[in-house]
Amino acid sequence: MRIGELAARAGTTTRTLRYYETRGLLPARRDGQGHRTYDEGDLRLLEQIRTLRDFGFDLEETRPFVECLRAGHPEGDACPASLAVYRRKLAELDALIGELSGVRSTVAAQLARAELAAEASVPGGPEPVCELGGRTL
Amino acid sequence: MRIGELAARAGTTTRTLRYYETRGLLPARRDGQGHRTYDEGDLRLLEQIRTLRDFGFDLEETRPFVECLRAGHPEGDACPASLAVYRRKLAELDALIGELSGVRSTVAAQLARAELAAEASVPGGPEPVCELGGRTL
DNA sequence: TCTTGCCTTGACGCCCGCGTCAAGGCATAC
DNA sequence: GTATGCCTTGACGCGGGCGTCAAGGCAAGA
Repeated sequence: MRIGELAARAGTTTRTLRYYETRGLLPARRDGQGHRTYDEGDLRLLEQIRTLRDFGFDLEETRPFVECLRAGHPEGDACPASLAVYRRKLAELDALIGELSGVRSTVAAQLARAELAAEASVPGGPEPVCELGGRTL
Repeated sequence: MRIGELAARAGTTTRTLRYYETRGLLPARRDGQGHRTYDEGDLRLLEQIRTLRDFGFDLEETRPFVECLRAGHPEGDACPASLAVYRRKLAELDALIGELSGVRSTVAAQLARAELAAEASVPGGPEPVCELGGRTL
């Protein structure tokens, strides 16, 4: 099949496929007209790439999976290099999620504080919140 | 004070300050030599920007806080527009953390599956894992 | 023959927050 | 005089993964 069909079947664009080729990730054969030619195996490789990209993997991080498939393994993650990428990614995700969670709680605390301060200074009705035994009860 | 001193005191660079000025975020007065001049209030504004940037806020998202301070409020988040940014950011963070957590568990599952498959096909010693009542016991 | 449709390579654009280099001005210190 | 150090504006670079023209080729269908 040619580039347009492969792109359509994988739900991506011809531009993307040409880009992958420049990166050496998905080289293509050429037919008599100089057009790129792909087979079902290439579709499989491309699907592997897209799946990992959807997970947020960098393009370079998909390379071990692609090479693993190209080496004849039925799964792209059947090789040690792929497992290593999985593990690095897990560590990255854990670090990132932890960091974001910290920011989240900090921002939440700031918001709560600012809301309290705003409420206390509103001219309309300060209406101080019940402070567990405060005189507003 | 001039740009170099302000940058140093805020732990950033002169390039950054000039960039903020082009964005209209931190305009500067000029002295006789055409040099930018800042005061302590500008340092306060800059610190507000940097703090929010460290939390992952886009530069534009810091604008309401800066304008709030410039309007005379003692805190940058004493204005409704700032609170709105806080809330949007919280929602963004929740969405992102949720998404990343989903990816994390998916990747973890893939890793576990791939490790099992690898273990089962290792020529050295398959040594199948106990499957809770499996015949390997 | 002409149009349509697919393909080719090349190259610039985008986003965002700056880093970095270039070329020059002004002031203080020696 | 000149070296040093701070400042100025202008402009290109970067990273990642493509989007989006531009200009042209080749083949099949009306």
